[in-house]
Amino acid sequence: MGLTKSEEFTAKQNELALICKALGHPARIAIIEYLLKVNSCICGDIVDELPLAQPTISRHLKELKSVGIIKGTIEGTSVNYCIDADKWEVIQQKLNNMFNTYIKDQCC
Amino acid sequence: MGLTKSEEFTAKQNELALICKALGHPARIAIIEYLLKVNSCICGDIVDELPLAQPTISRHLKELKSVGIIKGTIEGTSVNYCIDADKWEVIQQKLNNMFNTYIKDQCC
DNA sequence: AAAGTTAATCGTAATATTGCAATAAATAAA
DNA sequence: TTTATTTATTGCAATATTACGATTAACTTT
Repeated sequence: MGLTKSEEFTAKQNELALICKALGHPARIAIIEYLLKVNSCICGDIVDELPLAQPTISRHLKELKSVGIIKGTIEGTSVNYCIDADKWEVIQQKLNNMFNTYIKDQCC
Repeated sequence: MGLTKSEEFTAKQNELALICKALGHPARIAIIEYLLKVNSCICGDIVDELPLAQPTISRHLKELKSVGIIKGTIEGTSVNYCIDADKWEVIQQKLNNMFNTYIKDQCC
């Protein structure tokens, strides 16, 4: 099928999964790492930085934007992409929420 | 193509992406949440717990296992699945490593 | 040994994702 | 207005993912 049965899971489960999915590609990790490094950026820079064609990068940026991790503001002919500070914090909290739930040494 | 150009990215980028990808499905988030809740588990329980068929869950378990997040030990006819404590910690560190790199209010 | 239980694998169908060339859109510069 | 420049979108083609029924594999129990 290839079709995820999202409706069978909770909104929270779906949201976390979508965030992780967005992070689930090396190009998108590379984009984020680059944005973290330069802390503000123009798309063209990313195209020069990554070993992928411009349309492909544009797609990856769109995907990151769709879950809110990054945001882009138009600046003349170019677009200023950067991490969304608020969302970034929320995501980290959500992840740590899950990771901190684990109680070690209960079994195996 | 549908084929990720993994070879163009660093091992670390690929590894983090694979981990996130494994977490990038609501069923797999649900499985992990269930394992966190019961802190030790038999596969059959998960099949009862989730709204998916047994082969589908088996596949999701396999995927989580392939990146090391969970491990399964055979116990008679059933398999005891649980979170891999060491890997769990490593993953959390890797993620926090990335998230803590962000310096707020540098731009936009 | 035969029957039951549990989980993995196979086969198949449908949808999603990745990637790029070509093109379009939007602004800036000449 | 024409020409660049920059990013988005479209249109493929190829591979990946998701899901499930049917089957298999590996034990247990009878």
